[in-house]
Amino acid sequence: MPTANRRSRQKAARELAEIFDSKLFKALCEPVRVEIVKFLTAEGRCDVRTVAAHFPQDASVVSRHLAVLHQAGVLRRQKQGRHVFFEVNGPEMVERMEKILGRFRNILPLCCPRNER
Amino acid sequence: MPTANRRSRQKAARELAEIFDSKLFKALCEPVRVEIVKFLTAEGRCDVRTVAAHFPQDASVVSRHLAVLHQAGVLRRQKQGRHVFFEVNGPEMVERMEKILGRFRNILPLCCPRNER
DNA sequence: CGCCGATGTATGCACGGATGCACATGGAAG
DNA sequence: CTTCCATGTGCATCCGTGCATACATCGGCG
Repeated sequence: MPTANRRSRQKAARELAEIFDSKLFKALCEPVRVEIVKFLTAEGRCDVRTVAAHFPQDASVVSRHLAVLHQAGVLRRQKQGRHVFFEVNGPEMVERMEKILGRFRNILPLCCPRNER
Repeated sequence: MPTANRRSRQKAARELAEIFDSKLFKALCEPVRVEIVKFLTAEGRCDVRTVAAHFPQDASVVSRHLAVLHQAGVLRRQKQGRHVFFEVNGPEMVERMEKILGRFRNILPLCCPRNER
């Protein structure tokens, strides 16, 4: 019984390892970047300059943050002429969150079956 | 129609703001900490020394990482005598992920309704 | 066609914060 | 009291942010 439990747990750990990309969390660990995501959620597709206008940081700094968020798959990037538009990559985020959530649901009965809350 | 869209978007953004705690991501943005979570997932409840034995870092460093993860709600902490045990806080993680995922599901049709994937 | 202004990004630099190490401290068991 | 476990502390180091500036690219206009 405990060996079976251990087996399942290690399986869950392997599955978790595939998903637990620290790049996503690295992108979202900076408060400014989280604020940018919130802003893009509220305003929709936005120009870089439009985003930068709502933050105290320099435009170059905002551009770097947007690039980080894009590389992490949080944002989508579209170039139109000399303007670059960003928007929240909803489907990508939902898909990844669903995967992570599924893994945690698997380890839920293993790590603390007697949990109170 | 676009105003209604905008209204819903801003509502989603407000709801997202309640959940998008950067403290959680700050805890998970460090690769070492992610590895610790994976290890605890695979091994289950563990002593601090047991965890530290599987990582090149000093025990004091691992202890600090465990404390950060605990303060972020990722781990549960139990003191037994002179030993301190940690385990993954599955229910808490599932609950928070579900909330975040729900928010992103709400903004999904708003940010990119014409999305391909 | 060619210059100019605007937009976005790259680069050099300084500062702050976090990590990692070594050692010291606190506490509990024997 | 001694031993072992966990954590606190001081220090060196590294990474990332933010600022300022320079560069690249695209549009517009004479």
